[in-house]
Amino acid sequence: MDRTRETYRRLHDRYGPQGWWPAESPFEVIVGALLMQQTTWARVEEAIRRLREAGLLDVRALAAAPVGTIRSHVRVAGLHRTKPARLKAFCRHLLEAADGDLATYFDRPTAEVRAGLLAQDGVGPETADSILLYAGGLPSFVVDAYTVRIGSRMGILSTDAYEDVQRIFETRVPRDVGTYREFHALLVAHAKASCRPRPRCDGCVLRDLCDTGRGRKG
DNA sequence: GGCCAGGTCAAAG
DNA sequence: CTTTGACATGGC
Repeated sequence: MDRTRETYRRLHDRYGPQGWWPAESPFEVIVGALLMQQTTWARVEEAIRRLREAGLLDVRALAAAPVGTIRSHVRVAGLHRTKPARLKAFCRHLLEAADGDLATYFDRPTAEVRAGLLAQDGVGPETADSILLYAGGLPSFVVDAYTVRIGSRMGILSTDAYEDVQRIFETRVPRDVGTYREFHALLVAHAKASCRPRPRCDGCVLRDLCDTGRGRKG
């Protein structure tokens, strides 16, 4: 049995299609990804709603807006000393790199786009991959704290290094954008539903796959 | 009141 | 190269 595929199958059976990323446009995915650090989706949603009301949910508008103005709208998402400036700087990057056209921006080899993303302030590997996968439609598996936690608990990871974990999942999951998108979303859904920091696997659909599920060696 | 959230970065060992 | 702390808001 392939543990990774079996995991995907069970999560999908249990939680159903997640339909990530919840956004109305690729640009909105990017804004959300940049704001979605150390906060909750509800706050990101609120911040995006405020930006939209202010007419700032647009690459040129954000690139031109004063950081203080952006800050007043996204404050609810936390880390307001860094996020607003990074958001603005990223929009300027999009204008500079592709005249603000996302189809053009993503129309290069994935590795090349990824390198460009990582060069931006506030864009680490997870944010870069989220943008590649959910905004660009490019196959780059997203690794987050939940991915590492669940993977470790299941004993399929021997490391927690980002690129290593990513490679492990990418070599076990079909290289398909739809599958990558669903898998990541399902891992988040599962973490929130029943895979807490403190191992408590009651009712967990992966229970028998987890080292903590039945004290199978551990 | 303390802990935490779909991270990232700079500083230090 | 690995570890640690700061960052900020708001809900439980």
